[in-house]
Amino acid sequence: MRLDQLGDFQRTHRNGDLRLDHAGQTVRLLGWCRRVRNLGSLVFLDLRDRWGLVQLVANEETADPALLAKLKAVRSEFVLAVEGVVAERQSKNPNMATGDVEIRLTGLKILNTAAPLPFPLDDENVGEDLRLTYRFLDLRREQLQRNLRLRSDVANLTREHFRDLDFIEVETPILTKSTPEGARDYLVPSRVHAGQFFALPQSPQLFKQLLQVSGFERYIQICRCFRDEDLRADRQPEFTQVDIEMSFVRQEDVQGVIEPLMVRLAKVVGKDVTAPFPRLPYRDAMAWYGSDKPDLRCGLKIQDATALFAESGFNLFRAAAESQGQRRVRALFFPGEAAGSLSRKVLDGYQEQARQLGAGGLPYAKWGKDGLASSFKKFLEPADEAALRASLGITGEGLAIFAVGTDAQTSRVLGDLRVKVAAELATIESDPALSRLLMDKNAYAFLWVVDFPLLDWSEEHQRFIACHHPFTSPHPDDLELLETNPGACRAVAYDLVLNGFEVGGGSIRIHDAETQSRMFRTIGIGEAEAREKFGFLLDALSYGAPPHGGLALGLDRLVMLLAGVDNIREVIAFPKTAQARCLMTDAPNSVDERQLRELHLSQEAKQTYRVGAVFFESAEGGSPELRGQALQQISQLTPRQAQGLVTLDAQGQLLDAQTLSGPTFDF
RNA sequence: GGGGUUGUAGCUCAGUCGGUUAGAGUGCCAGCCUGUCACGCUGGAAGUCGCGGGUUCGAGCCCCGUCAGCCCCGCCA
Repeated sequence: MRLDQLGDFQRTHRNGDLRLDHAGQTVRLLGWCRRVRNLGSLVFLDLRDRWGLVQLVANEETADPALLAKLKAVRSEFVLAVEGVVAERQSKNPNMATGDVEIRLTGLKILNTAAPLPFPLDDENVGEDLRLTYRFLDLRREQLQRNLRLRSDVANLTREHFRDLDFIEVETPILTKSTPEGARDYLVPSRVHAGQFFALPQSPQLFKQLLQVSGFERYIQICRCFRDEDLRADRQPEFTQVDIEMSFVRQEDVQGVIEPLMVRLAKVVGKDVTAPFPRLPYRDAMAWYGSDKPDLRCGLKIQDATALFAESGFNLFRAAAESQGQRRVRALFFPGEAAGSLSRKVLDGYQEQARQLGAGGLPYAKWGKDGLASSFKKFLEPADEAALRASLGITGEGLAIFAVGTDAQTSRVLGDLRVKVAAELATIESDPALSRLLMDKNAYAFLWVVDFPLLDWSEEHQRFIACHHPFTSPHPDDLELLETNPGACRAVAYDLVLNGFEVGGGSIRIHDAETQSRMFRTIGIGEAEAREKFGFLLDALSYGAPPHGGLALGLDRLVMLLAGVDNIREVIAFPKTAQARCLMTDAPNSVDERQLRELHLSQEAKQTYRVGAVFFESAEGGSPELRGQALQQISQLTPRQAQGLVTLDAQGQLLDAQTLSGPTFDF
């Protein structure tokens, strides 16, 4: 098809803005054809641009035959420039913002054609792999346009907020230094320095601290961060943080600049949130909600029921009661008729979920229309039942579920089921007040979880590791514990939680070199290693570092919650799959041998393979073809048993071969 | 690294107990159609049943392996 040129054509209006007031005006519009409805001698076409949709029309009586023929040739997603007169419609469409008017075409330019799309743009139910492969088409959809627009608004409001508070935006390096602790780094090989690597930042943590030493006092950056770990629905390998740091502040000061921003952002999506947000010590969060990021849209709390079963005939529970506090019986009660009348099948489903969370089972007691039903009913004498109800504060119908074990085990089971079960019950509970108690779906439940432990014992590493990061200040009251009882030392660290998601986290930092050295020592980083890895930080702290602290918000996650979607990919223009792949560009992919050589990742002329056992390995890593040739070479040289080194050049020619001593293997 | 789940026409899916030529809706193509807006009507084209192997007289269906998407655990200072 012959295409028309845009020339000096300019739009006079946005498609979505046209109203009855414009009737009679000649307008010029641009956009994509959403759909053509060809009725023969009457043709309708919906034209879409970023701002909306308007109907174009032409018919045999009034339109030029050539124009009508051209219009009939238009297919979905063709790119058009049109001229026409705004007119009131004969038959209006109340479902459309521009439904009272239509454009009677006087001119039509086809700026580009479009092949039939691989998937329909108006179907919500298209496979995500297909959407990601054709992300540029996926992004034409209204939902994603809306999400990315919201994201842009959030970023702009955030910049405005911190600018008003006199923060300075500073950019920090993307090519930086790999540091121990934390997530796996994405590495970038250095061409200039053979065998050495940059790391992409997991966060600009140290740089923003150094900017405080430099005297900026208030820093902000909206920056990309990278972590090479396995992904989840709310996690991407590269993600965006709103990163802030302030000097001469306490925890409350940092929280004080974040809260009004959250209030403002919530308002963007029509939610009223009141600050200050609740502060919940980590210990209470775990005790009441079984989570360090509790979803407070659910008002239910976990209760301790250990003492009730000290004399019980139910061995599982009594054993916990006799365990001197090592193990406990914890309970969660869901009030209401809906909970009291849950079917056996549903309860079995919960039991299965509990098992997946590591529990042996899920003991329950349910009070419904027919009285008590319980998995341990034979151990519940009427007096025990009454004591149980009194202890858990139960008055009416409902369901109590129990977990037995260590605090960590029971928290995991009950913390998870608390939200899942409550959400399900809230949809079927007929009492609206009770339904809201179970799960207030419309709420934005912000809170701060504070007083995190500073350190956590790692079985894997057989040492303490920092819960937050190793620059977090110990709680001033717990400083002495650093040497005597590190596990009990609290941190001045705080997480911002929204609806069960961690949307931000921060801390007051260590600002003197001596405390920082003590911290490194406690987590097993020796003097020499600390010098090598963090020498610049220790230096900086020794030149008049002010007390400082800050916080980082997860922008993607925050926008995801504001947009009301349950997947972070829905708020990222070009996200990666759960396997950290880009289906559109096919990244990551292999690169030229030449590039590898330049980066010293592949040796130029020769490759040496250690050959033996079942297979062979190469220190340099080579092509499968070369390895196959290496295997052949060694088997010809040593027909019976051997292991050795074979060196080949790039063409697979034998340069050197030698047998190694030690145990030998059959080829 | 582990567990679960999905993979059949461009798309969304059905496909019974292993048995004839693998179906539907939608999209696409063609014709008709003056008030549509998920336009309608008629007709047509369209398949590596993810890939590889196996069992069987016979496999979309059963078995083994593998790849990819999604969810979860581990992991994510």
